[in-house]
Amino acid sequence: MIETAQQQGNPQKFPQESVIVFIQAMLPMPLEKASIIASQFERKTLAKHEFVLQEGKVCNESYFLESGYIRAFAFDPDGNDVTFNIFSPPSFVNDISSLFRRVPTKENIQALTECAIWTIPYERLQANFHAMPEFREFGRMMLIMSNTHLKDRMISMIRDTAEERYSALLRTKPDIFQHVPLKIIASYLGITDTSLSRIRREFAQK
Amino acid sequence: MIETAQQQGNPQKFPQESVIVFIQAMLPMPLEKASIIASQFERKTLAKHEFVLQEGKVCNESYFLESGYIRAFAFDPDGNDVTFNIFSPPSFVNDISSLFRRVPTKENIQALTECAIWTIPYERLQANFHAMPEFREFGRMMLIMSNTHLKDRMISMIRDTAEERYSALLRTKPDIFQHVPLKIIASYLGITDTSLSRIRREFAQK
DNA sequence: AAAACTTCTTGCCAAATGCTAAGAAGATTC
DNA sequence: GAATCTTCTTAGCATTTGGCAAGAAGTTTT
Repeated sequence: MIETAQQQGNPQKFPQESVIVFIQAMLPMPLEKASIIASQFERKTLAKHEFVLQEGKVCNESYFLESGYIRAFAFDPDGNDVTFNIFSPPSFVNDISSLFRRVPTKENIQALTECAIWTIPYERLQANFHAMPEFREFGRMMLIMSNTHLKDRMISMIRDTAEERYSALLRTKPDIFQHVPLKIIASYLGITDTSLSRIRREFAQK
Repeated sequence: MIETAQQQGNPQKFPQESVIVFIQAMLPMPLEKASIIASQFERKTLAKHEFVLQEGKVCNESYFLESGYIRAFAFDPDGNDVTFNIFSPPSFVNDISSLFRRVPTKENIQALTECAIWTIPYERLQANFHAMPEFREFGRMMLIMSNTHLKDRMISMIRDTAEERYSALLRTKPDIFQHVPLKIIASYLGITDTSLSRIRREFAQK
C-alpha cells in the first residue's frame, strides 16, 4: 500500500463529483461552471424509511440522489398506498409542482434504503437562477428532462402491457429489483403484487 | 342595432386576446408584458385532419390552441394508433422534448376539427427567452404546468379505474365528447373502444 | 432464541378488459 | 341520391387482472 498517489493527488477536491458528472451529462458545460452549480448543494444522509417530503407540506428543497433508493407515493381513496415513482441513483428527486409553484404537495417521498443525497434549498435555487445563466439553463433542462420521462412513462402505461412494462424495467433498471420490495415495484408498474408475482413466474419460464 | 359601442370601442386592439388571457391565468403579470409576449404569436388555421407535427421530425414551433380540437398520438408495435393526449382550447400544444432538446419527435400531432391556433417559431422563442425576463418566466411556468398535468395524468392511470377516468373526463372536459370520436377518447383513457362503450352503457344506467 | 412483522408466492374465484365479428347509424364522397 | 367509409354499439368468448386468504420464507424487534 505504498502507491496511493491517485487518492492523495485527488483528496476530494470535488466532494460533489457525482452531482457534477450528472449535470454535465444533462447539459454539457465547462467543468468550472458545473462545479459552481454543484458546490451549492449540501450533503445529507437519509435513514431507511425516512421521509424527505410529506403530503400537505410545501416542498422547500431540491434533491440529488447519490446512493440508495427513494420512492414517491400517495394514498388512493381506499387508503392503499400507490407508488408512482422509484428513484435510483444518480438522479434528481423533485416535486416540481410543489417546489416551483409553492403549493402543498400531494406526494410522500420516502427513502427505501439508506441514502446519500445532495440538497439545495428553494431560496438558493431561485437566487442562483437569477444570478447565473448556466444555472438557469440547467434548471430548465431539468424541467425538460422530467417532462420527457413523465411522457415516456405515461405512453408506456397506455400502450404497453403489464408484462412489457415489467420486462422494460428489468432491462433498464435491474438494480431496483435488488433493493426495492416487489410489492412497491408492482404498484409502480400499475398492478398488484399478486399480478406481478404471476407475471414473474410466466416470464421465468420463457 | 344602434349601440355597438363595445365593439367599436374595442376594434380588435388585441387580436391575440385569448393568448393574453391564458398567459395571465398561468402567470399573472402586467397586461403590457403579457401583450408583448402574445404579440410574438402568429395566427394560423388548421383544416380537419391536418398535421402540425409528424413522427421523426424536429418540432420547430410552439402552438396555442384558440379553438378546435387536437390530438397527439403514436403507433404501437402492432401498428395501432394510440392517442395519448387530446387538447381542447384554450391551451398550449407542445412537444416539449422535441422542441427544446432539438431531437426528432415520437409524436404525431393532428387537428381533429378545424382549428384556430397561434404559433411562434423556436428561434423567436429562444430570442425572447434571452431578451425578456417575463417571457422566460412564462416559458418556465409552461414547463412546470405541463409537468403537473403529466404527473396528475400518470397518477390517474395507475390509481384510478377506467370508469373513474371516464367519469373524471366527462366532468372536467365534457365538450370533448361533442367533438372527438369515442374511439380516440377510449385510446386516451387507456382502453379499447369496446370497453368504453360498455362503461358508458353501465354508467348511463346509474 | 422467540415472537412479531413483512414479503412473496400460490390457489381460487370474480370482475374487468381485450379480441373478433357483425350490424346499425351517421358522415363523406362520388 | 347512391355508394362508400367511419363510427359506435353489442355479443360471445378468451385473457388479464384483482381480491381474498393461506402459508412459507425472510427480517426485525424484543
